[in-house]
This record gives sequence, structure tokens and C-alpha cells, in this order.
Amino acid sequence: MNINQAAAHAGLPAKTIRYYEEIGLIRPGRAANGYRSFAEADLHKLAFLGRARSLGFSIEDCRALLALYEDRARASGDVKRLAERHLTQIAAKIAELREMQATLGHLVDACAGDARPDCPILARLSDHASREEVRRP
Amino acid sequence: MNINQAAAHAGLPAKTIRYYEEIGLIRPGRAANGYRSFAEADLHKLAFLGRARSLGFSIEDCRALLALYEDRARASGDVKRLAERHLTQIAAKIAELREMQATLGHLVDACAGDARPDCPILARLSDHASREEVRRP
DNA sequence: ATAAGGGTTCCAGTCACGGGAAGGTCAACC
DNA sequence: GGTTGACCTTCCCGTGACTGGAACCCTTAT
Repeated sequence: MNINQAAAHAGLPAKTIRYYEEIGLIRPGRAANGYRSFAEADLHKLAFLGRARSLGFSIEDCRALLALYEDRARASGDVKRLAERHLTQIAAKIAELREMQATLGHLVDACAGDARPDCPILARLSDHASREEVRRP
Repeated sequence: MNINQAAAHAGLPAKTIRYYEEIGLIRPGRAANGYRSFAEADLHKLAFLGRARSLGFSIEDCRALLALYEDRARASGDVKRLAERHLTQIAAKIAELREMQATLGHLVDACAGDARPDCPILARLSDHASREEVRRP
């Protein structure tokens, strides 16, 4: 099977597959004409990689996951640790984004968004101490 | 004021400040010896950029925000539109991460994490149709 | 004179690809 | 047999927003 069929099968761009070969994640065979030749096992690995990437695992995590997958004597604890570490990173990223969302959301709510120049968003960016709340007497 | 003092003042690495100059976000003066010389206005801009970046705005968004900030005839609507577009992206990213978190969280919960090789995480990666739930009779 | 602690430029690397050029290969059609 | 046109190959550059490091200049203190 040639690269474009493999790509369609795995749901990955051909460019990505070439890249995965370049960095040693897969090793498809070669036909006499130099074309890459993808066997069942290669397709399986590509699908595995696509799913791991879609869960946000880094390429290096994917490499480790693939190695664990192929190691029949693996301990599920190793896989779980890797996944938990990734979950921690996901949670941290979500927390960071939610904070941005909250801050920026308040500022956007306070901004009139009309033709006048006064803007609490710019005010906050230019002076961190500035607040969008109304003054209290 | 030299670059390291400016960096300390703005809470940004000196490298980042040089980069911001390189891409035209700031234009500090130069002393006779070739050292960058940061004036009040430069420090203010750097702080502005630092806060905008910490809210997740891209460099190009920061450039636009800075231009709006310096345009006394700006319309707050322009700022608000930019911020709302960014908020949309933040929300999309959060949604994506939460889906990863949910999926991976279920898999981690279902994984024994011991010395045995059986692992629902790898099972799911190797076969998307696999489910971590217990079989129902 | 020298050593330290600034500053400067430029080059390379990061991550995970994507775009595009230049050229080889294959199947089909006239 | 020639010619499309689709597919394949390698190679190199660009992305975003920096970060690290080399090689070298400037200032101040000993």
C-alpha cells in the first residue's frame, strides 16, 4: 500500500507519515521503485499514533507509548504514569486558559465596544492595577 | 536604562525584549556605546506587551493592541472585537482540552496501573472501538 | 593588566509539521 | 510510442515565540 492510501486509512496527512518515518516512529518497507510500502502493522501503528496525538500526547510520549504497546512484558503502571503526567499537564493548561478567559471576559463585558476611545481592556493592559469595576464612594 | 534593568522592570527576559525590538514592537534608543537605552515610554510598552502576552494574545494581536492603544482616535469596538475573537479561541482550546481530559481520565481510571501488562489505555489507542467499561451481560 | 559583569550580534534549535520545488514512476489513452 | 496526469521521491524553507550559546565589545574595580 502506498503512502496516500495509508494516509487515508490512518486519517493522517502523507507529510506527517513521512515525518514520522524520518524521526523513527515507523519503518515502512520500500518497493522496488523506491515507494514506501505500508503493511498492516504499519497502518496499525499509524492509527495508534494518530489517536495518541489526538489525545494531546507529545511525539516523545507517543514514542514511549508505542514502545510500551509493543512490549508484551510492559507494566500497565508505566502506561498509567505516563498518562497521568499528561493529564496533569492538560489540567494545568486548562487552568491557565480559564484564568485568561475569566480576566479577559470581565474586561470584554466592561467594554462598551462602540466608536468612543475609552476602553477598559486597554486600560488594564496599560496599567495592571486598573480595575474595570465602577468606583465605590 | 539598560536592557537588564528594563527586563527586571517589565518582568520579561532580556532575550525577549531584543526579540520584540527585532520584530518592530518596540524601538528603544541607543546610547553612544551601542547599548539599548530604555525610556519610560519603552518600559510602559514592555509592560503592556507582557500583560497582553500573559492573556494569551499572539504577537500580531499585541502589535494591533499596541497600535490601538497609541491611537487616541481608536474605537473601543475595535479593541473589543479583537478581544472577543481571542476569547473564542480560548474557549475552543479549553473545549478541546476538556475532551482530551475526559477521555484520558476515563482510561486512566480504568487502568490498574500495576505490574501486569493489560492496559485499557493502550487498548484504546490500538483500537479506537475498544471501550474501558466492564462488559454488560 | 586583568577579571568581572555588563552589553552587542548572529546562528542554531525548539515542536510538529506544512508548502512547494525539482525530478522519478506508473497507468491510461491517442 | 509519445504524452498526459496522478502519484511518488527528496530537499529545503517557514511557522511562533522565543531560548541557548558563541564570539566579541564596553565599563568598572582591583
